[in-house]
Amino acid sequence: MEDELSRAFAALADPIRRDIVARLTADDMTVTEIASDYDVSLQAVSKHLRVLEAAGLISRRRDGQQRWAHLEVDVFDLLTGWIDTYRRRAELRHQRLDEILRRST
Amino acid sequence: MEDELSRAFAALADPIRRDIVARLTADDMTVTEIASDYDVSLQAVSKHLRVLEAAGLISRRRDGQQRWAHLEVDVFDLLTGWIDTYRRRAELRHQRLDEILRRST
DNA sequence: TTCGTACTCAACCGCAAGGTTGAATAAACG
DNA sequence: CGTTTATTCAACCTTGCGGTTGAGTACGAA
Repeated sequence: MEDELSRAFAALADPIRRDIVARLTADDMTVTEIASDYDVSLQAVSKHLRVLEAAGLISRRRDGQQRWAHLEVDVFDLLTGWIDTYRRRAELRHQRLDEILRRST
Repeated sequence: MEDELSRAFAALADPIRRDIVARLTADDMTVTEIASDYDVSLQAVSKHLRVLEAAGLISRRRDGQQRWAHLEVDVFDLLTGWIDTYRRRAELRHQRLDEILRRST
């Protein structure tokens, strides 16, 4: 788990972190706001946010006492980019297979 | 890590497993074939394949002594489905924000 | 039936992940 | 200033992951 792709996939493997990401699509939120939604400690949520930040999925801005989390959608492109590359490759292979089968009959 | 989505994200968080998936887009492969590509034991690769299977990313077929791994692309849709849902939601929010800003000037 | 090949099972190890609690820092407020 | 509020840091615990080695299973070939 070194590269950005691994960090992004790993970050989204946790249900709480996925849910945080989902909520951040509606609005930027503070740590306390986010933590109130879950049955874990504030510190645990703080850790989750650090993981999301390290994965590039969120950015953070300090405003007085509060730290606002903001969703960064660019990493989504990284993920779908990887997935689509190999999905396309798999589909191409099937198309070629189908063609061979069609020609051989 | 209980649901399919978590298992799929977690499965792809590992570079070796991502590489296995990538290679399986070209052709079905046996455990030994796959293992020859990496600097880990056959047993380690066997474990990786079990993880990929549990995530629904591959299926396996026994043929004599060999077990062939076959890529199952449907899980890709599950992942891109999740990602696109929230990307779209984030983009909608920004559009609304832009509109409000435009109207208020 | 014996032997080699392909693979899995089982036990173990080191380490990181996700959780906790308690203390520290930092800003707002009286 | 002292106190409350927001957040992080630090130490710790337990669990799971990715790796290993060694033994077991299952099939093919001789």
